Amino acid sequence: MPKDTFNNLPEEKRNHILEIAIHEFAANPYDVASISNIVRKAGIAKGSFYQYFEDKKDLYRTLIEISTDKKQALLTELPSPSPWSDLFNYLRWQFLSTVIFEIRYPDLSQITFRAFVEEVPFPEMAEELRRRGTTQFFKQMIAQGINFGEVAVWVDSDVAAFLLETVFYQFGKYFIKRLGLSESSTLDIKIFESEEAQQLIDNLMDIIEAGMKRSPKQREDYFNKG
Amino acid sequence: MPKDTFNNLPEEKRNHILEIAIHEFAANPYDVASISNIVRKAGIAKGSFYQYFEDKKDLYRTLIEISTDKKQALLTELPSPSPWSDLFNYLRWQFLSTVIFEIRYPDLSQITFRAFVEEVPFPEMAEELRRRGTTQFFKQMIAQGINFGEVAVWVDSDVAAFLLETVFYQFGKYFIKRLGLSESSTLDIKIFESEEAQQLIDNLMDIIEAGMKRSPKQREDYFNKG
Amino acid sequence: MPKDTFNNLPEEKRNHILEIAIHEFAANPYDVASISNIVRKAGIAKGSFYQYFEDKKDLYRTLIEISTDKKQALLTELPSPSPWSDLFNYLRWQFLSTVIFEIRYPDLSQITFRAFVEEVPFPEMAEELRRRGTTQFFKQMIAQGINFGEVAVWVDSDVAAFLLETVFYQFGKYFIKRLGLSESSTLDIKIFESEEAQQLIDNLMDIIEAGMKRSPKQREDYFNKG
Amino acid sequence: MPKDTFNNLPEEKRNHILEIAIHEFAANPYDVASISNIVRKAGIAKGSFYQYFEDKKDLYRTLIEISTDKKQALLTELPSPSPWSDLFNYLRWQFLSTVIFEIRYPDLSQITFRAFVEEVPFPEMAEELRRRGTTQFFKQMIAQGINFGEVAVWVDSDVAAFLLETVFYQFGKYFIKRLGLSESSTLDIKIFESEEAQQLIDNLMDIIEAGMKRSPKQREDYFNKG
DNA sequence: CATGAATGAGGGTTCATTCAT
DNA sequence: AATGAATGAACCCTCATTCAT
Repeated sequence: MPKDTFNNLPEEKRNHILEIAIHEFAANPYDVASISNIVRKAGIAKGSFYQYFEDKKDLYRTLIEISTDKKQALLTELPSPSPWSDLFNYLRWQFLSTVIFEIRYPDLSQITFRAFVEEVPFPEMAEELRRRGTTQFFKQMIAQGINFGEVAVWVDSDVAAFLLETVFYQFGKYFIKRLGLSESSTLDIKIFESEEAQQLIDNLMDIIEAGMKRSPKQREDYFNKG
Repeated sequence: MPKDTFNNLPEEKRNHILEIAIHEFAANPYDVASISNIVRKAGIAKGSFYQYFEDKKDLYRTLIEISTDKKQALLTELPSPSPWSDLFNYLRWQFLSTVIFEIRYPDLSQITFRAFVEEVPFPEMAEELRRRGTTQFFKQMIAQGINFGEVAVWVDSDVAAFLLETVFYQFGKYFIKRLGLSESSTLDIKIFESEEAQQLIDNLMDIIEAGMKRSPKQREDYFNKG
Repeated sequence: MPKDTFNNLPEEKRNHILEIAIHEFAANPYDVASISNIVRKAGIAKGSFYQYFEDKKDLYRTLIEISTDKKQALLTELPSPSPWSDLFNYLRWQFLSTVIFEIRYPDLSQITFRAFVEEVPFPEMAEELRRRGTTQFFKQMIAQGINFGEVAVWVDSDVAAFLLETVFYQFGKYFIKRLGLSESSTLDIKIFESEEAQQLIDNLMDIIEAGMKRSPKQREDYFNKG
Repeated sequence: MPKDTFNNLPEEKRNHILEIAIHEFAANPYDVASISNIVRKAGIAKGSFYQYFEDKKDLYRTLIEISTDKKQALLTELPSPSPWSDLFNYLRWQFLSTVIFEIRYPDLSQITFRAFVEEVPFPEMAEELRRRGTTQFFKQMIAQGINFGEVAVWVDSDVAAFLLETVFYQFGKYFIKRLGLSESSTLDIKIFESEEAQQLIDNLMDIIEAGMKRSPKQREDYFNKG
């Protein structure tokens, strides 16, 4: 919730400030990210900053929101399969968009990642993040997948959601490192046309799918294990 | 490599200082962790700290080493299945020990986790960590599993290792939260006698095993997918 | 190159801070001069200092520049004989101005002196000082003096320049002590109206002049020495 | 005045400590020279140091004394012309020994130099140094030289002594730099056999001699100047 | 609405010195 | 006589935030 002063700014200036702030908070943990750095690089007065934002925390909250919004926008932009028709297809799609998000907005992605793994110094925000985050959504999908017979009945939906979320948050960075992409890569989505990229994503998704899918063999294994 | 001064300290005092330091570095990223805080809580003079350690980095290195050592000690303490006889059994055991480590030493676990996901300000140490870390080990095991027919041939060993490592590092925290264990839990290993705990671990491992295991059905799926 | 913040300060405050800083750096070698002392005496916050200057080195550089500038201003203020008409007259004048500088700005003089004899912790600045310093200038003048027949041909211009510079840098302090002048002497240039002061300067300059001047006797001595 | 404890030390150990201390105080101004450094390099306990010396000041005083003593020893070691037979010959000799001292004991020389130009934080010691130093001695010699007709009558003996002392203290460093000698030069006195070295010293001394010597020409100049 | 000077607490680190062993 | 742990003040520097203009 930046102040009105900030929202009334010319869009260009507003974005300039935000970009620099995003870069700073991506590069450093919350406490280390420096307002002084941001205003210096943005070329605005220290005092101005505090007329735009309540305080450091306010800025941070704004960045998290931006990240969430951009992610949402990306999701609606990409052609989406119905989550209800084919669960694993849908997960594959979710997965793909996470990677695209990472490539398109590496800094925002990093900020969200930090919020996920570090304890941001505001417990209430971490909680909020998790609520609005993917965890609950994943859990519901898995649960429904079980009901619809797509997912093996023995799968604990909470455990599966944890696994999905955890891997999702880290895969972007792994993907980039594995493919040797520079961070400032402007190839964007074209990357996914390469065979190697496709195989990478498919491979991970295949493992996950095989791990959860309901199949006679798995059912048999499960009930015989004892 | 703390100075001799530190090693010559009475064990009680040494441990007292280390515990407080461990807690500080578990609670904060490296740059935020405060030597001033540590000496204040430990009740020692600022100057004394620098008789014990070269500098902040030296202390940090020491904590990482302690963590590595304790983890190693735990591994040798637990009855270990051969990694070569049954891969998934072995992974299950590795997994279990990670969780036990998390419960027994939550702060050390958190420090290692930070070293894994945050950019530690010392590239050379991150490298060392990764070398001594589990990534390479996992990859080799998966590769061998493929050769021995335990793991599906289509699995990319690097992707699988990424998945394993990522989940391993996060599962401890999830486990504790899921079971509602306070951090200072002294129950220790007895926790695992509870049915709920066992099911939690088994469930995750079952997913992973099902996801990678070689099976006629999976092979068929794979080659038909195209 | 202090920051704008400093240059925008009211002149009085700016000068107040500079005076205190000058006194501190005159009284102590660079490493011993204390920013904490300066801000305490100047009555400003520690943080304010770093709004004015980049760091300790920046302040020091500023002081050196002030000294150079004031020296230059003094030189242009005093009626100057041509260096090319009568070398020794010119040296006498240079000499006189050094002493006046020492009396008018004893602290600045001391700072320059320190930069000259102590190892300033910044090699690049020492180099710069020496380039802009008097050494090269003296050497050239002596060399020309030899060509023009004013200076004895056997004089090594480098040695002579060394002698001149060395004595120049130290004479101010000697002068003050010899005449028993308090440092805060406000008499300024009137001092030089006293017979004693005049004689002091003349005496030293006479020795130097006699030592270097070309004369039949000296030439004879020189060539007979063998 | 080190404590007895120090004097009872095996000579080798004593010298080892002193050498390291001398190096430290040569490399740094008094306040910057670090006891911690010294004991670390000397391999002795911090506490031991304070059983050898009263405090930092005590050590420093000792070093100054050592320097004075070594200088004295060198003077008696070198074949000395009588100061009373030929003043300028004698000065030349004094001068030569200063340079030799600088080359043989560059660190001690540097310490004395620091005591001479920096304000050592103990005014009483600086005073003592000056009393035991060469100033008074030079002045007396010049005065006698005037009486004996060697030195021009118009020369102010105090001014001349100042000039001599100032140049003496700085010439060593200039000499070394001019001849491009490394500081660790082991050539020692052989250096002076080189023509260049001889010429350097002679040139400076010739200037000084010509500047002060009584001669008909100079007298004439002097009395005609008015 | 923008500015940027002012603040003081806190950061990591080094120091000379003391004192119990 | 030797040791080396303990001390706390001091060092330079950065920080988020306030407020008068």
